[in-house]
Parts: sequence; C-alpha cells; structure tokens
Amino acid sequence: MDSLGDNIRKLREDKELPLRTVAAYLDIDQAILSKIERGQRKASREMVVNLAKYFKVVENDLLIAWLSDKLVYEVADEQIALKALQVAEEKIKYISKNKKK
Amino acid sequence: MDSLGDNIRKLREDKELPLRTVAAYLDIDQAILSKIERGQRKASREMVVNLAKYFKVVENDLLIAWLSDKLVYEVADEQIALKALQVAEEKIKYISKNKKK
DNA sequence: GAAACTTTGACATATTTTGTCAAAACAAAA
DNA sequence: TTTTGTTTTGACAAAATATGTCAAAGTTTC
Repeated sequence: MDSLGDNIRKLREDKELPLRTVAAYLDIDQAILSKIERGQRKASREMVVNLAKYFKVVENDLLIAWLSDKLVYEVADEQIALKALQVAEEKIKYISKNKKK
Repeated sequence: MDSLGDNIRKLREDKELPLRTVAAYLDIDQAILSKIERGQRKASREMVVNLAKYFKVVENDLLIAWLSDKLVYEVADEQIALKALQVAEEKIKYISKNKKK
C-alpha cells in the first residue's frame, strides 16, 4: 500500500546507498531520484523496471505501486474518485474479456 | 459503462442536434467535439460539466464516465491494470479516511 | 447532385513534463 | 565549529504532449 517513492527509499536506505549511486545506475540526475522518492516527480516505467532489477525485487510489485500512484494522482481531487476507479475496473474487465477471443 | 463519447453522442443524436450546435455552446471547434465523441480526443473537465448542464443530465454521471475513461487510458496496455486499479482504490479509501479528521 | 453534416489530417500554439545544474540545507564525524 | 558527504530545492532550458484552427475530403439526406 505504500507509494513507489516510499518503497524505493526503504530499499535504498536498507542497503545504505546514497542517491548518487542508485541514480547513476538508472542514468538519471540524483535530484530527480530524490524527487521521485518524495513523490514530487513521477518515475518513468523504465526507471521502475530498472529499480526492480537493481534491488532484486519482483518487478510487478514495484510496477503496481507505480501505476496505482499515477491513478491516485489522476483522481486525487475528485469526490467521485472511488466511483470512477470502480467503473474503470469494470471497463477493464470488459475489455480484457473481449480480448481473449 | 459506456465511454463519455458514446454517452454524449447518444444525447446529441436523441435531440437531433448537429455537432455545430453543441460545439458552439461549448465554445469549441466542431472537429474537436467530433473527436471527443469518437474517443480520439479527451474532453476537459469543464466541457463535461457544460455538457451535463446542456443536456440536463446528472453532472456526476458524465464526470464518472469521463474520469473512468481517463483511468482506462492510463492503464490500458498494462497486464497489471486491474491490480493497479484495486490498489489505487485502497489508497483512495485510506486517504479519504484520514481526511475526515 | 445539392445541402447539411461529419470526419480527417496538417499545422501552429500552448501547456506540461522532463532533464540539468548549482546553491542551499542538512547530517555525521572529527 | 569546520570539514565532508549527502539530500533537497528552485530556476532554467529543452523536449514531449496536448490543444486549437482550419480546410478539404467523406458521408448522409433529401
């Protein structure tokens, strides 16, 4: 249930690595990584994939944290947020059902 | 469960109005309205609110269609789409619980 | 086939996102 | 408190997206 930022900050601090090191691996400026960890910038999908590889965690776990963050961000100041998410679920179910054919 | 575009196309055709008329009310080019109805462009929140007023339908119904479309768009080509939506729901529930205080 | 309506695509403009950098802020250790 | 290493911040430029405008092409109706 944590945000992606919380996740990767924990992973990084557990290994006692400076931003610099992880940022270098991702080939991004450490300022950006700092902002991502604090939720001020969004990570790209590619960064998330690379982070999962780097920290050896299940890629989908991080991707779900990342994508759900984006969704929350999208609906954040709407009263109808929850309802919209539920309807979106139905739509996705419907779409994937019809894709199997 | 319909997309916003389907919704407003139905509303418009039921009243037998040309794109031109509705577009004029919204103060947008009819080309844009055409694309919105066919899901090729996103409507702005403001347009949705104005459309609800224009067609005298419940504003939230259209807003939910609009917002859920955006969410579907966001997750569309992810395998984890459904899972991410569910996690986003949890996050929203958590957030709104803590906002009530 | 003329008239009204709709769709399409090219293009310009505006807005948002993203990357870069350096200075400021902070923390730990001497 | 100075030094050293780390993190955060904000200003700015560049890149990528989104949005608006228009006219031509396509479609439907009569």
